[in-house]
Amino acid sequence: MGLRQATVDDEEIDPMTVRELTVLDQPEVAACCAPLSAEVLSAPGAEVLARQFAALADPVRLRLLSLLATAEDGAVCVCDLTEPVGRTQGTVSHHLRILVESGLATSEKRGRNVWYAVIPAALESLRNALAPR
Amino acid sequence: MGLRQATVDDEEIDPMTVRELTVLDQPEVAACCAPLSAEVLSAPGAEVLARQFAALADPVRLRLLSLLATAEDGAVCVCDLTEPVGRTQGTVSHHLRILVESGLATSEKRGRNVWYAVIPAALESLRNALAPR
DNA sequence: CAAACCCATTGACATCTGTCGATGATAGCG
DNA sequence: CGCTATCATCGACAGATGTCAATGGGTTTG
Repeated sequence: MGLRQATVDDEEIDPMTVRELTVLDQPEVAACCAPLSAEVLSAPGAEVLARQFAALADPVRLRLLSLLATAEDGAVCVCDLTEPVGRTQGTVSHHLRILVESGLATSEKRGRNVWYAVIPAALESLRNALAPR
Repeated sequence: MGLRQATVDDEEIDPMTVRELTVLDQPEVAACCAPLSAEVLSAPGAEVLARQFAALADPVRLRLLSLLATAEDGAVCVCDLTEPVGRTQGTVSHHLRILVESGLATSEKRGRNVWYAVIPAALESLRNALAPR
């Protein structure tokens, strides 16, 4: 089916409301592996899972993720994230990049801002990996 | 209830089947924080959570955890873990140590072996942190 | 168009981390 | 009581990681 084709079905679209979806987003995210307790995790599966958990293995990224997840409209621009976590803009950008590359968040450029949002399904996938037998 | 008393419910107990539980195990594990999506994670909370996820951020540790979780009797000795993960005994011991220190597993010395087991409640706690809003 | 704003990227650096080989500490065995 | 088995710890080392200051690329505004 493919990622949503963006809201491009009505009149002329304001170029700043169109997101140039970073085409390579949630690639191999969706439910990577069976629960750890269900069957012995394969070596390749372990690599994928480890990458995802590694994205959660940093306090700043966890707070960023929490800020995104609790946002009213579900998305937050970088400018509103740099202060709450007390890090340089460059550092915040670095962490957000990791969240996106690990498939836990999406980035969407609107005007001169970039809005980030969590991918609920990705978190659910990780929850599944930790599910009891 | 307490961990299964091992198969020692008959005749006199062999002193080497008695576990000298490493008393200081799952300390500040049980449910550290509210779900990421519920409220903004505090800085201290983020530190604690990050440590736990860091323990899951390595392929070898994930496989070790999986081996423990899928074990018949719920526990495995180091000698049976070193081969499946293809690492040195010292390295495996190192990883197991991290799992225990992060509160995800327990170690129990029986005779000249040490048996490791997962703490299901710890995994459940992490699942809770990832729970949707 | 120039200035201001927002964000990503780069270079540098200190710290952390995974791994191995070697050694040390106990417990069981002959 | 020595020998062996099992596991933890140590030292060393290469590679990954988090952080910042500085720079660069676009976008909006005056």
